[in-house]
Amino acid sequence: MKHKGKTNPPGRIKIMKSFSLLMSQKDFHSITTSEIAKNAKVTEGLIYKYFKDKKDLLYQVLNKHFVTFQTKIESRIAKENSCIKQLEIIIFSSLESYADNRIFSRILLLEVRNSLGFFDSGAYEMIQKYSRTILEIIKKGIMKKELRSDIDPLILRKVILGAIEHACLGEIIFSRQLDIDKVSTGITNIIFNGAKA
Amino acid sequence: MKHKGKTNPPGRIKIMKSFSLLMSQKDFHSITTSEIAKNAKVTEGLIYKYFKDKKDLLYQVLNKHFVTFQTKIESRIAKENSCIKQLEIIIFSSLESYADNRIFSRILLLEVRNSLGFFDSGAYEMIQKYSRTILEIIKKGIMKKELRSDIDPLILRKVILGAIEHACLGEIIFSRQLDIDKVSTGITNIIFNGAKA
DNA sequence: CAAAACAGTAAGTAACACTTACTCAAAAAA
DNA sequence: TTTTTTGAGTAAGTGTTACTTACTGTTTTG
Repeated sequence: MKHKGKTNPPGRIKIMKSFSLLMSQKDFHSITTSEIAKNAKVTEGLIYKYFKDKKDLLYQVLNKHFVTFQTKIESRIAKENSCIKQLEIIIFSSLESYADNRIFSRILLLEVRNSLGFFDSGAYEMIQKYSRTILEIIKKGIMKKELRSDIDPLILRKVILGAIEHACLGEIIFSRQLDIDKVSTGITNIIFNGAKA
Repeated sequence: MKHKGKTNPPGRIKIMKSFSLLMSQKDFHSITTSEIAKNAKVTEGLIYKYFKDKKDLLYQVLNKHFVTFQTKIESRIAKENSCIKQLEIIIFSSLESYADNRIFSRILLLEVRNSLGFFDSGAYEMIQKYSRTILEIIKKGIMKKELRSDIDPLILRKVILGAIEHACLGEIIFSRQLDIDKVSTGITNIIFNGAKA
């Protein structure tokens, strides 16, 4: 008998919590199903009642984190109407979110991208939404002549997203601290004003 | 009896070739040791004579690719003496290399970063070297007043590396084609001239 | 020419992700 | 009220996996 997802029983919640905790201590692959079950005080078989497999459990935990992030960002953007300011907010908020929530960041930047299954998950849909938001702001910025008309919106998005992700990568991998303000203004300075003298 | 790395016997070569081939077909985790051995026509145990574990095999294959990449880039840079041009060459060459060698790119961008062991490997030393080269060019560029003096060299490097990596990521994951010239000039245009109108 | 070192094999083993077949209790239907 | 269905949870597996151990022959070398 499989679970249809209509209820949210205690066992399911315990499994997700147990897994979240373990993810803060070690990487995905070194977490075992028996460990998850033992920690959650349920049997191993129950995991497979609520989750298709171990990866599905990962995606669902990630999705939960992502929903809160997305709503936070959207409410912040709404308060500004300059496109450049909105992009600055996105850069700052993303860096802040990565720095504040390292487990979630590690999952997103290092653990899920290598399996194609992720790109069919609900968590990936959230990323696409976030990514689309950025693209729309860029396009509006070009229309409003805040941004140069000869830049390719898709490439600008790549530069922004790449800069954000790479800025956090080292700090996440080696558990270093990140100076959000400095990095955030540094990135926006380069991207909007250019590095050339 | 363990292997000291002083010779390069046929079995070792066959294992690396078999693994490389499999990496072009599926992701690291779904490749099994028995599959590698069967494909290489050796026994499974032999893998562990030449490689510490499955991941060590991955790192060594990656390292081999990386050495050729690094020497290629360095010879190209030597021909230019404007710092901005040198950075443009690095951006272009990196994109080209990622596009031309997708197996290697997938390993680097998606498969190795999530295990700390990688950062002790020889392959990682090569990345550091490449990364240091970029930083030195930036610093020289600031000194020669080609680049603005108020930009942080470390952050500019992050933006450059992030842009390069993110530009390839989607195309590698979904096996799409990459227009190197367009993306390369697009990135340099934004980073050096700025996106602001 | 003996001894060490090397290339390679055969046969394991513990641990792992995942499955099957089952109980028990509560809610729905009769 | 009794019967049936459904959901939460368990117990005991299974095949496969990465990795190990103990062993052959074959070169190389002191």
